[in-house]
Order: sequence, then structure tokens, then C-alpha cells
Amino acid sequence: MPKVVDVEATKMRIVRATWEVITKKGIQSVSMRRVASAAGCTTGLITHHFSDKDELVTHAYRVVLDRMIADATLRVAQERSVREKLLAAVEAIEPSAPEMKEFTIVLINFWAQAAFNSTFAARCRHDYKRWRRLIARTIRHGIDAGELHTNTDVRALTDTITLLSDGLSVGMTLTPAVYPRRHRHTILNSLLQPYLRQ
Amino acid sequence: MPKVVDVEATKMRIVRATWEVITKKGIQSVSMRRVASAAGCTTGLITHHFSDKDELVTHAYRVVLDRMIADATLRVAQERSVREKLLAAVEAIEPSAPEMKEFTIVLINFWAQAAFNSTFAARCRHDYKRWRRLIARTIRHGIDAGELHTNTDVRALTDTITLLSDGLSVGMTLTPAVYPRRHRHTILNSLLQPYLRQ
DNA sequence: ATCGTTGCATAACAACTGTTTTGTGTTGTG
DNA sequence: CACAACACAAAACAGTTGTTATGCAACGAT
Repeated sequence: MPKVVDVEATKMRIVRATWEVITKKGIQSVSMRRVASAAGCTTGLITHHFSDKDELVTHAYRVVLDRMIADATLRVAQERSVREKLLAAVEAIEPSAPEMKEFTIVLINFWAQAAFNSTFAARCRHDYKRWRRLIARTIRHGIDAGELHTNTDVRALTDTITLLSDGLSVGMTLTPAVYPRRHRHTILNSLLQPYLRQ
Repeated sequence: MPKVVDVEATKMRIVRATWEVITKKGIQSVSMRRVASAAGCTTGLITHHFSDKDELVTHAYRVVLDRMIADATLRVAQERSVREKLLAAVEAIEPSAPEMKEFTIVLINFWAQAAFNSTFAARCRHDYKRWRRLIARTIRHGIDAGELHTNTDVRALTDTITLLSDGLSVGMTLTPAVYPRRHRHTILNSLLQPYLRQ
């Protein structure tokens, strides 16, 4: 039997290097050689673990999304009130872990790509649904807990908050100064006000 | 004196070709030769009118944004009530002229690029302000006309609607089926409800 | 110990990139 | 009719791209 290595760890090292290139130079300047140099290896290692540049980039995106959603889900679960849960979900746009700081940039780059790459598009749609489900579940939970009016239009509110978080991804990347934390708070609060009981 | 040509018309022809490449293949695959081939000319014509690839792409974006904002401004002015004005502004995401159909894709591609290109970033920020101003002005107009409560938090509502339209740019590119026109209507209406008088 | 299997570096490939240079044709004015 | 001014094509440049082919070294079972 041959040399044995931790395949997952190696792949993760490459994925991290891919993120680094995307956040520093943009997805359009991701090249095998650049990723290799960022990972401190040669393209040989990359081609050995990923069949394609496409597969590499898709995998890098998939890990980002999985982490963001896992992060958001956790933070939502940790909060008590609906208001705080939904705020936490929207805040997940601005990831907590330092490693995830610039995930939003990666996200937007994938959105831009998804319009032309059907593989990306399919994954984006899939993840979009997951994200919406998290929001919708939180809202329904709030209704059941008696925090939101029973006649709340779940779909409309879900969409509004989903769109808000997408908008924030863009807004906070382009003009972070416009949306300080306190102000994001205000926006979501005034949005939620009519739906809250008592 | 030499041959005389309509410089603006020629530049516009090249700009249109650039849009075509962006909407069909993405901004990352914009190359001088591809644009030239889409415009039915050689790269000579392009370099003759634009000093740089960067200048070409920036100019192409600038024209898109100018048209979108002009289009939105016009449509806002044509509506009577605040509700319809704001709806028209948000709907400008989905441009009316057939030529502008895919401007949103171009937009998102620029956003993705703006994180790394400071020229792009500056222009995006500038245009972001213009867009917010249009929304804010419409809201203030609504207050003055007695349609909205006088204690309306203009900044919060402006931000909410701006973020909503940004989110829709993404959402309608990725998953257009989720946001049919009627539903966009519902979202904005329920958003506006608490602010409307009578 | 060695032999087959595998991890990975190295190098080669043709295709494509932005930019610059050179050349050709077309035009209005003298 | 020529000549100067310009629009634009054509070609050349060095650099970068994704992918494939080749080769070496490291390891575990025998």
C-alpha cells in the first residue's frame, strides 16, 4: 500500500487557498497556479484532488455556504425571542468566525457566476431554499410561541427578510459605512413591529 | 481633413457588444477579442476609442447605471401615489426596455468586481447614493403630500426599500420564479402598510 | 528488503490574454 | 489631384490560462 494522507485536510487546505484568492483578487482571477501558490503547493496537488477547475471552485463555494448556514442556524437557536432570532439570522451575513470574515465577498462572486454556470446556478438555488427555510421556520416558531400575530403572512415576511439579508450582503460589501450594526437593528425592528403581539 | 465618423455611435456599438458578452458569458470572460467579435469589428476599433480594457468595462457599466436610474426616475415621476411610486422604483430592477432586460446581470457582475477594483468600487458607491436619493426623495414627497405619517423614519424606510431592491436584483436573477410581480407587490405593500395614513 | 501503489512536483501543450506597433484605406480640404 | 489627417485592420508581443503527460519519491503490505 502507498503513502497515506489526510485527504480531507488537504482538500480543505486547497479550499482555503481558493477563498484567499477570491477575497483578495476576485473570482475571475482564480487560476490553478495562483491557488497552488496560495496553498504553498503546485498545481499537481490540486489536479490530484479535483478533476477540474470548475469542481474546485464549486467545492469552495459549497463549503462556504454550508458553514454560513450552519453558523446562522446555531446563532438562531441560541437566541430567545423571534426578534433576536431573526436579527441573528440577518447578522449571519457578517460571519462571526474570523476565518469567515470575507465569505460575503465570495458569495457575491458566486452569484455573479451563477448566471452563466448552470452547476453554480443549481447550487445557488438549492442554498437559497435552505436559507429561506431557516427564516420561515423561525417565523413559524415565533407564531407558535405567541410572539407574532397568528394572521402573519409567513411567505411575505420570509421573503422580506430574505431579500433584506441578500440586500445587506451587497450593501455591506459595497458601502459598509451605511449599515452599522445599530442601524441594521433599527431596520429589522421597524420591519417586524407590525407583526409583534402586545 | 480625414474621414469623419459618429464617435458616440461607435462607442455605443462597442458598449452594447460588451453588455452582450457580460450577459451571455459573464464579466470574467470579457476580452477585447470577444467584444470585438460581438461588435463585428477588430480590437483595433476598441483600442482606438478606449485607452484600456478597464476604461471600456467601466464605461459600459456607467451607461447601464445611468439608464437604469433615468428609467426609474421617469417611472417614479409617472405614478400618482407614494405606494405606486415606490413600487415603480423597485420594479426598475426589471427594466422595461427590451434592450435593458439583462441589465441586472451586468449589475451583479460589477458588484462582484467592485470588491477588488477601486475604480469600480468608487462608481458603485456613487451610484448607490444616487439610488438611495431617489428613494428618499420619493418618501419625503409622500410625507409632504400627506400620504405617509409625518413621524416616518425616512432613513430606515429608505434603507429598507433600497435593500429590498438590491435583494430583488439577486433574487430575481437566481430564482425569478420565487418573486412574481404580484408577489413583489404584496411584499412592498405589507412593508409600507404601517407608514400609510388613513 | 523490495515491490507495487500512490502523492505530488515538474514540465510541456496549445489556446488565449491585454497591449503596442505597423500598415492600409478612406476622407475632406487645399 | 494630391496631401494630410485620421479610422481602423492586421499582426506581433510576451505573459497567463486549464489541462495532460511524465517522472520521482515515499510509503505499507508482503
